Amino acid sequence: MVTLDDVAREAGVSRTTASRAINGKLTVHPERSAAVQRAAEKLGFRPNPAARSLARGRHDSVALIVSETNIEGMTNSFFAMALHGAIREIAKTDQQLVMLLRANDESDEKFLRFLEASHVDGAMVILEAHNTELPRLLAQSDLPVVFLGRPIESAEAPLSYIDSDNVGGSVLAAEALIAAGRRRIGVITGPHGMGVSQDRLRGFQQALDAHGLDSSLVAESDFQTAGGAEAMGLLLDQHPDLDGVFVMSDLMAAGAVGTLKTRGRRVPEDISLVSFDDTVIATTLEPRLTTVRQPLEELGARMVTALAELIAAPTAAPIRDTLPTTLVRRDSV
Amino acid sequence: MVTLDDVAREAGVSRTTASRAINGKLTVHPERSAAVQRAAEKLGFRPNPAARSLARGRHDSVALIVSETNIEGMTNSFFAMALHGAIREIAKTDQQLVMLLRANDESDEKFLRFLEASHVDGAMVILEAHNTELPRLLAQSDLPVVFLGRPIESAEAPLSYIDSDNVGGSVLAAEALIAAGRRRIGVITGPHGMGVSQDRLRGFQQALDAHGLDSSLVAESDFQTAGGAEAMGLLLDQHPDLDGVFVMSDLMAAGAVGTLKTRGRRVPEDISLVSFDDTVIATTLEPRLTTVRQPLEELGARMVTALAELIAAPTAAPIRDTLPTTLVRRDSV
DNA sequence: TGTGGTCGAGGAAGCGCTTCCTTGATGAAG
DNA sequence: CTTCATCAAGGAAGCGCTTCCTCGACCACA
Repeated sequence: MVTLDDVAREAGVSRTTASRAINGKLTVHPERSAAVQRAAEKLGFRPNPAARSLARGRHDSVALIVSETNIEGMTNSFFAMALHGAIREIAKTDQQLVMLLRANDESDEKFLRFLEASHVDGAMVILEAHNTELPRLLAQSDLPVVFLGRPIESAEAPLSYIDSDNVGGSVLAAEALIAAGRRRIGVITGPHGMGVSQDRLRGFQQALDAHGLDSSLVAESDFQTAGGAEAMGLLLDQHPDLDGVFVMSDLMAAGAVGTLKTRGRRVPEDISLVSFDDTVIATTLEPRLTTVRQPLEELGARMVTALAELIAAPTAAPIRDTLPTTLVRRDSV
Repeated sequence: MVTLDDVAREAGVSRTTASRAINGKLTVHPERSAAVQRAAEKLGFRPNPAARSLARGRHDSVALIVSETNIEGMTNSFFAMALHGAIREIAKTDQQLVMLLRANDESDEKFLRFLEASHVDGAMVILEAHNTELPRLLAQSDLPVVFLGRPIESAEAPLSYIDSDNVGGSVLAAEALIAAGRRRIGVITGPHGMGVSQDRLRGFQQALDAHGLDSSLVAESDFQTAGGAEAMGLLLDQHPDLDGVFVMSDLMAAGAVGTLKTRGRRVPEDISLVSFDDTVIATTLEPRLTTVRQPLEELGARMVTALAELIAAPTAAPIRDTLPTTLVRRDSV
């Protein structure tokens, strides 16, 4: 850990002056100020917020108070449910949960610095797309980190993650379709760059291959509604004889069902559909969706405990848990 | 602020011993330990986490990293969207966002102590139901607090809040119904104890009264889907001639539409419906809902800036902002 | 040339807590 | 009756930073 004293020494000034320079006080000579900035940059100085808060009597942090009901009500998105589980679990400990937002246009390096500056003991990462350098960077820093969902880089780096059984869940989905007598089964995936997409595709193709069916009817999408609608159209264009489809998220399924309706295909009479997630959408849509449920709250909670373990024993082997998925049968198969 | 030294003095021991007692170390005599506990309780001692973190070299806080996309994706719940706005705004400052969960079964006093122990500079409160003592308690403490939505107690206490124009939005809703030629218009409200319910009911009745229509067809519910379905049933039983309904949330509207369908009433042919929120549900439902949109992200962002103002000038008058709502016309009227 | 004012910089105290190290008291062992 | 552990408690240092206060250097003015 590099402290203000280190910076002061490097810059050849007193700690007082260094502090002033860092905080942009005007009573410091421009030249020296610049020297301090340079030293700080070179050394990678991050003011310790605890020390700062102690000295200033301020904390620079505001609380966001949410009720449990609130979080419970967020049963509609992947992220929200994992958040719910994590927050509940955190509340049992005496830890604070600090939320960091990674802006879409922020570079990985910048964000990493930001994270390190926030002086937390560890981090849980819930990122929609893991196709950034972030996992690799985080693996290099020695901050304990747990990912929700297997990062692509996990094979090369000692990363810890908690994931649901995407492969197994997709096998369930495919088999439900097959059991319903479907033989021309397509799949709408998430981005190929994401671990979940890869895992789910693997399970799906594995099941189809085992039954000697064509597993090459795949359309890549983005997990969103509009993307699902579009991908469904593509799939239909290329394979008019389609009689079943596995869609990797409820959100995309909502779009896909819309496309099917406008194309005059009835679900499930003409085409059976199985999706993934089991969010509220699955029950408000017509027909109600048969979908693979992930234990999202449990995943969130497990992230917290795993992170605690990692913080307690930083040198231990990475933690990699896979929690079981289940098929929820409704009306779309 | 009461410090460890105060506690030690009160208990008649050294600061060292007090620290040990507080932290449950075993090298302290049970009797003295009890004395310290008593003193701490009496004085309302809360260890300063910054000092603790500085001394221990730990922070007892873990980060939850979420991507902007993540938060953006949570467009489906009231809470989530406000959260999105708040987080984005916070990210612009150098403040940290600490999330505190208020468990459903936790007493207000206990939570207040918890909040004070977390040593934040201020708090934003997003609570579904304000029918607790919490607002009043928070008003007594001198922590700057901003509520999302007008708390009931706001008339008696100098509370700050950011709210959307519930009255105005409800007037819009009622007038849309009236303009569609509806004359027997009911309303499904949230809990009467909540400020939003009261405001929306007021706007609704105001509009109906202005047109000389009966504004007494009201059913109280809970903002949830199941509750909405049930309330719709009640309303239909009591007023079979109903030809329009204002439902105070999309979630309840989903339930209400279900009930209408099973009772053989077509929307909007037989009954027109306007709801409130404009979440994804409004577009995935059949028919797509005409609904009142609140500027939720803006509300969340405004909470942050308002809180900052409050922290800067704690003695200033409470901040009470009302942001405009708009009617989004779709297919249910 | 002397006086006063301004500016930049540093010394040192202190924020509230933990913990190492030391000390005094007590009991067990020789 | 010593000598040694053992235990409980306190003194004091120190975590990393901010900031009050002091001080020297420099310039302008009379």
